Amino acid sequence: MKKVSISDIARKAGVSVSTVSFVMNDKAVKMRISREVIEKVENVAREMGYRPNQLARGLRTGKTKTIGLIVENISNAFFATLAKTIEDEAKKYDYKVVYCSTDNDEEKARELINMLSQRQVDGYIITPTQHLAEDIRRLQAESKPVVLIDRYFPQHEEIPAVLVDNYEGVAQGTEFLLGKGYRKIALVTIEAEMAHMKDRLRAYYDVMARHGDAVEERLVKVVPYQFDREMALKEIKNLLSGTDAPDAVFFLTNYLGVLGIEAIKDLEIKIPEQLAVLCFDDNDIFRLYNPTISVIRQPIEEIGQKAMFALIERLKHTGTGVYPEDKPVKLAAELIPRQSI
Amino acid sequence: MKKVSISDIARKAGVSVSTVSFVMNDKAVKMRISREVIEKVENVAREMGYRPNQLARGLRTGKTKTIGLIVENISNAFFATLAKTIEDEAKKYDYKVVYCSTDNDEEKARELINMLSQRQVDGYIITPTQHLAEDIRRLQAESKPVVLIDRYFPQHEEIPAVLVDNYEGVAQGTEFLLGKGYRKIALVTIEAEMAHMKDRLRAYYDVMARHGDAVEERLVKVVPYQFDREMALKEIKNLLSGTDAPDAVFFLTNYLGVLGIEAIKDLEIKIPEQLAVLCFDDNDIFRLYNPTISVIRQPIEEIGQKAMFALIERLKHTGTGVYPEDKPVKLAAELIPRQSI
DNA sequence: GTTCTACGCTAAAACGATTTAGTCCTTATC
DNA sequence: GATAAGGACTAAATCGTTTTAGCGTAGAAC
Repeated sequence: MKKVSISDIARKAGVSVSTVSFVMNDKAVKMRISREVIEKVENVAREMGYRPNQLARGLRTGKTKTIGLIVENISNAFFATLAKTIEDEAKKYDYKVVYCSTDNDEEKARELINMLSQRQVDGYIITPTQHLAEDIRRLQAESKPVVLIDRYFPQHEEIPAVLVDNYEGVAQGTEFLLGKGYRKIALVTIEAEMAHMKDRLRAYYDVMARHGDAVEERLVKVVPYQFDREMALKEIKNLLSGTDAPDAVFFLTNYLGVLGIEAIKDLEIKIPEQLAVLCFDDNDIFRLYNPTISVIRQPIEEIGQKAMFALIERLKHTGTGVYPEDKPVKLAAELIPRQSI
Repeated sequence: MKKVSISDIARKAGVSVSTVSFVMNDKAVKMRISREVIEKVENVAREMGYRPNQLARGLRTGKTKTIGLIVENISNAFFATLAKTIEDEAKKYDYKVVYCSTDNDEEKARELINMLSQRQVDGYIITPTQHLAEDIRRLQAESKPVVLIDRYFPQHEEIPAVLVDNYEGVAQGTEFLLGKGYRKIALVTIEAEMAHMKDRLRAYYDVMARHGDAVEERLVKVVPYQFDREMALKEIKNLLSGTDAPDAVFFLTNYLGVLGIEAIKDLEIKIPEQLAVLCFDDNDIFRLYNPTISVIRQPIEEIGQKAMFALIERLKHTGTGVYPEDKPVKLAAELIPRQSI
């Protein structure tokens, strides 16, 4: 049993394909198709279970009503929530989203852009990796709208982006720890190749300096980009134990925090008596852990909504020459104090 | 700047589109295109950055090299891992996967099938909801291969499925608890509308009966299908507290377990001294929680691989009339004892 | 009686690929 | 010297839609 096409409907209803097309696209009235014919066609289409072929439609119209979403890793809670929000938001505007993960691999990101481009998505929401600016400019040159999320290229103001204010978030967290009287504040971060991570790191240094506490470099642990789980665990344990151990630790990402919890658990360090813990970006585990872990919460839903809105605006305006303002948008983070401080 | 099409390449290279097509599809030799022309075309294509339009290609060939993956909820750890495995596996066979979540909603599932069907995916891997068998039969009638995962329709042996042996898994877990001397074993499950959950529940009853322990119905908590978080939390707390509280609890799903942990934490019940805890299906939280929580682990990777393999087999054989055997496949679960018992 | 307009619909081109059936040269065969 | 047999390509149909231009008829206008 083959799929039914528009011409099957036309044949069975005794009309032309054009007529069927008009009826199916609610253009029947505009094209002054008669009541009877409209009903006839609708009935036949329903009976035969007609579903228009989106490939053909997309080929003809140049629009697929699909947007491509590229995130770092869809199984990470942060990106999963973001993806969900974006999908829900897209649905409101009658767009479908197809998502994929880069695993933070530059080459893979490029491949994904290519794949989505070949599949003719109408627009892109991308969590970029390093060195992706050129590829994104190329999409823009093909007049495909792109909005970045979570990360941005400071030197490319013409690429719109929606992200949390990383600098403010970490500054706020560091101030909070200092305010609570902690002095030896350790920091665990990932190799900062992109601006958003550099902003986070810079905030820590700035705040510490502002309080007259020069940062002790031994307290800053930079985990390499593509890290080995066991290796990283060992390094964090190293940082947190020993004679002159820190009295607080600030993890700059979600998964580093989870790793940190594991390290602290293995070392049997008491939170918060021996060590205060703060993490950038929330996670189910932090809410449930015993004790609960304080976090800097990113406004995930807001990021998703704003990004989608920005994209839709651009989608509406493609070809009109009228463009919404670009420039990255930074949203406020929120400190959520829990038992770990 | 518009996208370059095959005819742009043809024009620039001074050959016909057919020739370009042959070269791009490695059929040049078979079509005895000369060395020089091949190189010429390849160079022009590279220079102009030609990427074939997959819509056009799919329309013409009837194959999109895409498979549709429908899961319950992509932000759930179990499905996220499954999706990742399936995606990796698909890549080996040169297929792309587009995934979407039903949120366990029958209507949404149907819509998703429709959407994927309109987009002409070549095959489906589906975590079905109730009453979806007919819709799936319809796909099969259109000779689109389908493989179910995680769930199945016992009354439809002609729909292939790959899942864990739910009955064996829960039986093993219950035996284990009994073997450790626990007698008042509570059970928390979700309203069992589909076979896989019925199997789990039945295993518990069977094993209890086999040991001569008739199940006390007050120890079995069935959380309604679309549950309210706070409500469910309260009910679980009810079950676990009071004068004649259970000495062990078995959560039949991942997210019920997480909810349970939260309840137990709120009640300040000591694990495992006051209450032993076991959960069907693993989760990061269980590995990290203090104490660590014992689980029945599903062989997620194996499910993904076997499902993908089964689908590929069917994809290869579509139209040949030769079909691989159907019938659901059940894989062994593994008990992972941790501190909670 | 011819020309207009409106009505209700259809023909055909177009989107960008793939693929079948040629076409037009050479060169080989008898 | 006519025919056959490659060799190296190309023309055109096709996939399933959308959309523009147009066609035939009927009644209105002059």
